[in-house]
Amino acid sequence: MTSEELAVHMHTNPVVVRRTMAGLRDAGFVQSEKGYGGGWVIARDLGTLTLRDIYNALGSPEFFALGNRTENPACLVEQSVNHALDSAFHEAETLIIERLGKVSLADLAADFHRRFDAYKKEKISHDL
Amino acid sequence: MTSEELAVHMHTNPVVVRRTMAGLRDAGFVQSEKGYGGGWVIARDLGTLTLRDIYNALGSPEFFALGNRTENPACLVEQSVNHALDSAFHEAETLIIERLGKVSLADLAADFHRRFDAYKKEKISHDL
DNA sequence: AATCACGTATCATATGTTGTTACATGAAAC
DNA sequence: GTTTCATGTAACAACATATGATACGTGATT
Repeated sequence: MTSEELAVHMHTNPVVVRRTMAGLRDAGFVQSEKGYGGGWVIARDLGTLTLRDIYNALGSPEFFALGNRTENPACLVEQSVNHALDSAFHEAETLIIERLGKVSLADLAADFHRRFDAYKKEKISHDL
Repeated sequence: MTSEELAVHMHTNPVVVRRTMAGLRDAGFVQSEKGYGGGWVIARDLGTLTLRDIYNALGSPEFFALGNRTENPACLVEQSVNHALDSAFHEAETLIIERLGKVSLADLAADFHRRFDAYKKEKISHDL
């Protein structure tokens, strides 16, 4: 698919698609071709590619909106709060990342197709 | 203390302090007095007041920067991803909130004083 | 050559948070 | 009573981040 096609499906813009896909390309998960007939193709087996891989390829962004703002604050109060909550945030993050590692793109594809079949069925019965 | 004094300690601005403190006041954790000699006083026992109470009083803001953006998306792909990760995010959030409930302000105060004593000690030995 | 599509720098827009100003309300001091 | 002090809150400004858009370069196909 081209960035343009992907952008339409995601209701966004080809450049935004390319920005994100760049991470996946650098990780070798997809390949891109320039020129006529170019675009993006998947380059890895979906059964062994997990959301954790995607997450890492996209730069492992912060999960938490709250939490330790400063790593080594001079403020002693801030130090106390950080110390009290550090392990909790760490455990929560580990939990999520491990879960990401258990979801393969093949899993998602299968679930999507179930939903899509159900959608088609419902649509047909609605049209009758 | 006055909002002005608190603002200096937190390197921010009195109005910002009042905005945040308003949540704690509405929850009855602090009281404020106007006029000469006014300001903020703690109105609850620090031993039974936890970070979870504070978190709720402040409006239970979102913990996660990532995660389900849309609650019931029309997009089937988005539905699949949400379904695969919903429980993980839920468990992670529960873990953190439970941990917040185990940290009382008295705990934080005790930890702070330990740090403060250590700081004073170090400072004195440095000055000798 | 002309067209197509990615790669990427640069700028514009939108959004949310934080900081600031302004003014009203109420309380103590003189 | 009026002056000073401090909160309460609305309204506006400043800032940061994310997203969208434009422009132009590179390489590939027709």
